Amino acid sequence: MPVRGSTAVVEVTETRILPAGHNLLFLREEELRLAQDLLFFGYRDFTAGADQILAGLGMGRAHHRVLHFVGRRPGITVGDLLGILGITKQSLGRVLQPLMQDGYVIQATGENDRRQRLLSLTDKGVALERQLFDCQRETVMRAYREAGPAAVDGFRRVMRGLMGEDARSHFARLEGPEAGSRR
Amino acid sequence: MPVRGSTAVVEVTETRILPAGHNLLFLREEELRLAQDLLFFGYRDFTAGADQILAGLGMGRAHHRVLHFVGRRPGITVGDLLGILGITKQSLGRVLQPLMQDGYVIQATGENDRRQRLLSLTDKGVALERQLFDCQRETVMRAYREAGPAAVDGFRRVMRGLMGEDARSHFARLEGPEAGSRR
DNA sequence: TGAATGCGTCAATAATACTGACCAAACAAG
DNA sequence: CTTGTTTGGTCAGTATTATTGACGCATTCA
Repeated sequence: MPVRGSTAVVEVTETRILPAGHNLLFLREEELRLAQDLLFFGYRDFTAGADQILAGLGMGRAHHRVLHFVGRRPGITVGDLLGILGITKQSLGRVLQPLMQDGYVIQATGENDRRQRLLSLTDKGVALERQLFDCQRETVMRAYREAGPAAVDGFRRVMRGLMGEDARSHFARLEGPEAGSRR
Repeated sequence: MPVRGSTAVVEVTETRILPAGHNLLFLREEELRLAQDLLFFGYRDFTAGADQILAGLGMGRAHHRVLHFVGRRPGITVGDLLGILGITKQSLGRVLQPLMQDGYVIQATGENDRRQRLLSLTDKGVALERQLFDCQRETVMRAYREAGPAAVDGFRRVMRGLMGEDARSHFARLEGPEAGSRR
């Protein structure tokens, strides 16, 4: 299975039966183990810097995620945020309430539907999110620079492919222009 | 603000001052936010399937990581495993001990240094690790297939670039041929 | 022999998540 | 207007993963 490297001996018959491009169906064991290692180490170090800053403020990764996604879609409803994060109302409450009490996030009653609570970052929240953002930018910037533009494109394709249906639709709404972030 | 696509007007001066390839130094904000989203959603869904199986066995992601890295380097010492996982002895003990009691992992006293405990998977451990492995293979296989071989290479480069020094050396030792994984 | 190393364990704590239940405000439809 | 649903908040209890600090034991090494 000629995916990489040189030792492409096994399962040649399978490769012949299937149309070109489907040889990746028989993803070799070592290649997946490589992917597992990459994702474990890479993700951990991607978040490491921000985690340290957060720890100093008595917060954790969950707080960062809220700051990130609220900053990404100002005026997002609590329900939409729950959908993106994929956690329960109670779990969100545990991080959202301190964030509001400490003045990082504010609520506004929805205009169309006054049941809704539209979440936004305060100036203080924007500042903290930016600090965390800058920290991660260093890491990602270095990786992008070392890997090159073509690799960046490939990285994006693969990461997107790892997502399930739900995540893809959330993702599309975040990246898409219709998101309402810039009206 | 030229974030993506065609309108690349701003910051041309910067790009000219620096050698080619360094324009990525000025990683635009939207590009990093995209990377943050990709890593969050992608990593979560990558682990989702295995997490479900583990939950049925009363285990968590930490148990999977032990099974993975012990399977990757049979005979690994407790200290080396701690270094790879980047956790404390106590945290490891909390997951390693159940894994041994339930017969997934066994210890052997080191031959050179009898203080060391060399960890290996039992047949039962190998079977469970494989089940989790197969589950993740589905996810990664699909992503690789959708993205194509070139993208896979780029993905690997970027993920490796996200790692810090420590992770890179652990990673190199895992992927390297000297690892002793096949003896 | 004494110091350092490798490993295990006790105790206390924190962060993130879960389930189940219940309540209030607001909307929507009869 | 009453009923039913949706949106959001909250209380109580629990589980997993992680932390720090301390102590003990066996082994190795100088």
